[in-house]
Amino acid sequence: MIAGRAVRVRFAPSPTGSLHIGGAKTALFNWLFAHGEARRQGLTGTFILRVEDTDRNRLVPGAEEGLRDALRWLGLIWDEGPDVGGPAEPYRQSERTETYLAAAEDLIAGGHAYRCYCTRDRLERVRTEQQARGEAPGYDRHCRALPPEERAAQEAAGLPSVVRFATPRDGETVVRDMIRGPITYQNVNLEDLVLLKSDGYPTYHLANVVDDHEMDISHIMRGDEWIPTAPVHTLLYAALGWEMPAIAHLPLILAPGGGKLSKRHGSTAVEEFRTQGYLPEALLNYLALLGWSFDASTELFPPERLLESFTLARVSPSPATFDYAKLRWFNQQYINHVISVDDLAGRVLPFLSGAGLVPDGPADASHPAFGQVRELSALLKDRLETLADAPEHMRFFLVDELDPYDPALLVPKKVEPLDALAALEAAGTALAGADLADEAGTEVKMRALADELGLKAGQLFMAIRVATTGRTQSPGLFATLRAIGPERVGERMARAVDALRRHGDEVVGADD
RNA sequence: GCCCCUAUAGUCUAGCGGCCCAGGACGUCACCCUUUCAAGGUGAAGAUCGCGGGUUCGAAUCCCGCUGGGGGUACCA
Repeated sequence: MIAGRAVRVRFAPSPTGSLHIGGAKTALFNWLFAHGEARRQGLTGTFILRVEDTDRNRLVPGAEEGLRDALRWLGLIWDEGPDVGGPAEPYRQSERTETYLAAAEDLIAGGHAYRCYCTRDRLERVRTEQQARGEAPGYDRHCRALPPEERAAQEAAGLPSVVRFATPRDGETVVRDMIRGPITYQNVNLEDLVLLKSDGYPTYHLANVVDDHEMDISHIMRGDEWIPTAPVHTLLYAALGWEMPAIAHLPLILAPGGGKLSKRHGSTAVEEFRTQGYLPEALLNYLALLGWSFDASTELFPPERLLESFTLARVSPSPATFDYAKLRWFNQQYINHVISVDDLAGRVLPFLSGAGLVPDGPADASHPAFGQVRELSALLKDRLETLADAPEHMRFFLVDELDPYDPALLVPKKVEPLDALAALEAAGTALAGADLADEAGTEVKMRALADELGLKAGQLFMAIRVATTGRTQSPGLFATLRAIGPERVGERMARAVDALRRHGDEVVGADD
């Protein structure tokens, strides 16, 4: 499948913002190809991070750092890159400008490129005229055939210029995409793309070709949106006399309503998913299955399993719609069934401290509240879809005093407020004398009490649940009571009795 | 407009000529379990395999056209 040589792939984002979920997917597939598929075949598989910062206008300070943080959080660790270095340094394009310049000069010398002195105004004018005439917009190659003396005059005038690729005017170019097979282009339809901008920085077209060659990239795996420029890149390799890496265009992620995924639909940045309590494993798993499948039924692929299973051959060519609901399901699967309770507790801690429910501290077993949070994690893991759900679910265990009760909730359906009051008083007394650590024993006692009071067990349990948690939903009542602890259970039962005594009359007739 | 990619249920997908009047998953609905909420279990609804032509004894699977969706058309990547 893979040619028998070292596999070197790269993820090449530009530092113009945070890591987009689509970029994360591209990075993931590159990483899986190098660290998974290639290495499984006994080849060296190298995953390279290259920063494409050639657009000086769109540069965002700190973006590169953010990109790296996001990749690291996902566990997509690169072997070579701007921070770790490597045999092909530097890995930041802004630090490689001489290389591009040299390549551009080579191309000009070989007749494959030319300097273009057209102003933006002229380009603009040409475009509008073309459109008015119903022609395809594009550069009219005005400077391609400039007479030598005119060219010399432009040079002498010291006007700013760009370098354009002299695209062959006839013939056809075939791009052999590993996922979709050959794609044939008529060269007439191809443009004389700008290679070097007037500020001296290269465009993507030049930089990516030069760098992929210099960095000995074996396989280009990039987003689908690059397909239209692939023939020009192919021609560039030929003009430079270089062998082109194998190439694959990965399917794009679409928004639920169609089109590009944007803020309007929900989160799009990896960082947002992180703060919303998604696990990197779940995000990776979901992303992997957006365009790749292993067989007809396997869904759960933790990172190690992805590395064992991924093959480029099973990547689909068609774009896929992002489904937030399914991502949530994956996240829940990991929280509920995949990661350990200790692991979960560690991951939940930052969210709890963020909500002020536990002190700040290390997100591991050395945190002073770890023991308690671990216990709560075991109790609640089946109920968490995201880590960010934890504060809400764990709040009543961690806080000293509950918010004021809604007295109506303390009165079970079809029970008179006065009877409910009596029941709560009796339950409070019984619980005070019970060993809450003995969940089964407590349950036996409470069931007996319900009988005595002429209530269904569920009715009594709900009243106690509301009294001790302030909510109508909780884990199993007796595990909950145990986790709350005898002291707080006692206080809360007393407060509930008090609340019902003071407001009970307001509840009369309100429950049916 | 032009160039290109793509097309199985609302969504992600399996399928690479007969095993498919199409399998799995999310979502939806019902039931079971049950002290609530979850989790779990069982089941149901949901696809004339976008449409129309071919090829073939036989097509979701191969070919052509159309249509829908998407991308590109910058001195942005």
